[in-house]
Amino acid sequence: MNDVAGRAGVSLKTVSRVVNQEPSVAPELATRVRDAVKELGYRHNRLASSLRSGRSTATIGLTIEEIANPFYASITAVIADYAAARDTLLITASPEENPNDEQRLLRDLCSRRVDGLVVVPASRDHAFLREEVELGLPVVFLDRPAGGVEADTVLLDNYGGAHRAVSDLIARGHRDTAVLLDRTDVYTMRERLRGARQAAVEAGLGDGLSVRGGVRDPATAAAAVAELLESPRPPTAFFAVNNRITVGAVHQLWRMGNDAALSGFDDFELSNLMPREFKVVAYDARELARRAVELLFDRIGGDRSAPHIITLPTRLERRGLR
Amino acid sequence: MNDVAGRAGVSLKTVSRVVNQEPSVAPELATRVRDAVKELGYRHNRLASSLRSGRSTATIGLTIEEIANPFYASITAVIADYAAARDTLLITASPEENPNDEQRLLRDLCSRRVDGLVVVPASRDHAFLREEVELGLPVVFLDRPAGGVEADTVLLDNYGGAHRAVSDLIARGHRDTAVLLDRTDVYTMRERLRGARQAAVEAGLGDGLSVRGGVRDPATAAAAVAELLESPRPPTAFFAVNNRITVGAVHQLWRMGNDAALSGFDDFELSNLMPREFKVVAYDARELARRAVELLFDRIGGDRSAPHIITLPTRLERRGLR
DNA sequence: ATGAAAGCGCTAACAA
DNA sequence: TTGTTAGCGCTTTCAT
Repeated sequence: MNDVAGRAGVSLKTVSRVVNQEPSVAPELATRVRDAVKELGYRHNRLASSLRSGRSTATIGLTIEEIANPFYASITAVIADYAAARDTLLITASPEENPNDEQRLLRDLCSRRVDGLVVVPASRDHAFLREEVELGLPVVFLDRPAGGVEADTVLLDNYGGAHRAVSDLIARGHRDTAVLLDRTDVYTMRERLRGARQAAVEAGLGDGLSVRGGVRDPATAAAAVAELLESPRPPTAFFAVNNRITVGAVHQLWRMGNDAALSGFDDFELSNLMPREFKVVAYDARELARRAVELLFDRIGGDRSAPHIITLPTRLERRGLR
Repeated sequence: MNDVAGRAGVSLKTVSRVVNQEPSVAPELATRVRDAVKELGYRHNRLASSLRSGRSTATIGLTIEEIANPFYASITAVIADYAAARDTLLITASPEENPNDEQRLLRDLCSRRVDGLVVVPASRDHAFLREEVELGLPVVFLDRPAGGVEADTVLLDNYGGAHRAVSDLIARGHRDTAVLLDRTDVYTMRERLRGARQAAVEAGLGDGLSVRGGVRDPATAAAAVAELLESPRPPTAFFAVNNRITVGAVHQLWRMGNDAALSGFDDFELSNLMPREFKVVAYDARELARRAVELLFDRIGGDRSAPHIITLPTRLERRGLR
């Protein structure tokens, strides 16, 4: 800026004014400055600018799992769009379910002075964020609750969705339902299992619900379905706790020509083109993200009300070709 | 930092040393400093740090279309992972095919002093980036070529993939093929159309290839297929230029019980569970991103060799339930 | 091993 | 309307 000022024969402050498009600069000076900027290849430095001005960095941070997963990808897209509409850039980072990485990433984002954070918790302890939150950093937790901090949180009704899906299977006459479960160290999965169990217990069929754990992907889901169906007392219905498992189960049931009932948590693209009927616990993932990012920008805008805990509803819907 | 120094009874510089984990600090002083940091709630400011030190910001930028699209989502995931492994954060932004927004976003990223950029071009003119590139900013273009700048570029063999798909249809005896086309203002779509046309011309069937434009999504694709099949001289084969179109065509052909041949550019998740056979032009989207981000970090690491233009191959593969 | 002074690039506050 | 001065939070350089 100094060099530009020298070349244009003005003071450094005038260069600053021109660069920041402040109105009160004589057109002639402004032109000289702009010429000097071009000639010298001057590049404005926003980092220095926001350091001195104390104004916001116009940046928000997002920590999220598996960006390639369509659920998280659509969340990221909504947040990015919302931020862009407010001239704010989005820094995304994925701790990959690792609590240490999560803490490191969040600290890093704080040290870069983001205006706010959307966090899909990878751990159960976010006490290290409490001070930041108390110092006024807007933080919204998404999809999973935080541990050890009070802050805005937007969740799905995992419990209710699973409860409804299993109740529906029972109402359709199924007395033996197998739950196909991934990991239990993730909040959403625990809630879904809890909802399924409670539905069975309420129907007096606590023993009619078997749980098959360690179902990580479509292939293990297919294998689990095959094995269960070949057991002495095969289930007549399946409840899959996520869409990867649902896909594997659909495929295997179709291959075996088996007409067991199937319901699964999460809808997915092309679910209506799957080769057999099933049901899904559907919800609006984009709405989930929208609510979170709206809360965040409300906070950034100065909202100091008590933390909101929002739980979004789910719907049980038919899918597959009929 | 000043306050911390005062409280710990040391100089500001010693605080800096402790915060940056420099070894040459007496353990006792270091402890006093760390205590003061805690008591005062001191937060290190990386922006100020990189401003003064002139060291890198440990940030890269990515401009990309539609993060919710699985193709772009997997690219984003690969780049994020690669960056994370180098302690670098990723700023993502989506110009949404708008050249003005693209320019604004890229300028913004530059003003934040990112270490490098991965750009999926939204426009055909990137001359405004040339100066930055010449000044040494590492930039890699992904999926589409840049206009007006020489820089590393990683592309798919769009032409070859389409050529092969249509040649295959012709070899299977089809004399009337309809190309289902989206927009022609995007490079990849133009290349795919060019490849399809050339394949027909080479087979002496230039007239046998009809092009149906304006096919934006699965619904319009389905409508186009239905309309074409009901025309006086219906095509016996379809070539879809992207996977959204392929999905709509599969669905409509299945609904009509029509056995026309179908090939489409892009593979997609669950393509093997679609209710009829078709073929896809498949490729490794993750490899595409990997090559791009490797080039970028090579440049960031100091590589000054001439720009690389990489074109990745495609494969023609069968999909759908048989 | 520790500290004092200067300054990264910029803007706020004030003065002319 | 334009310029001067101070200083954002930090690290460099150099001295002790």
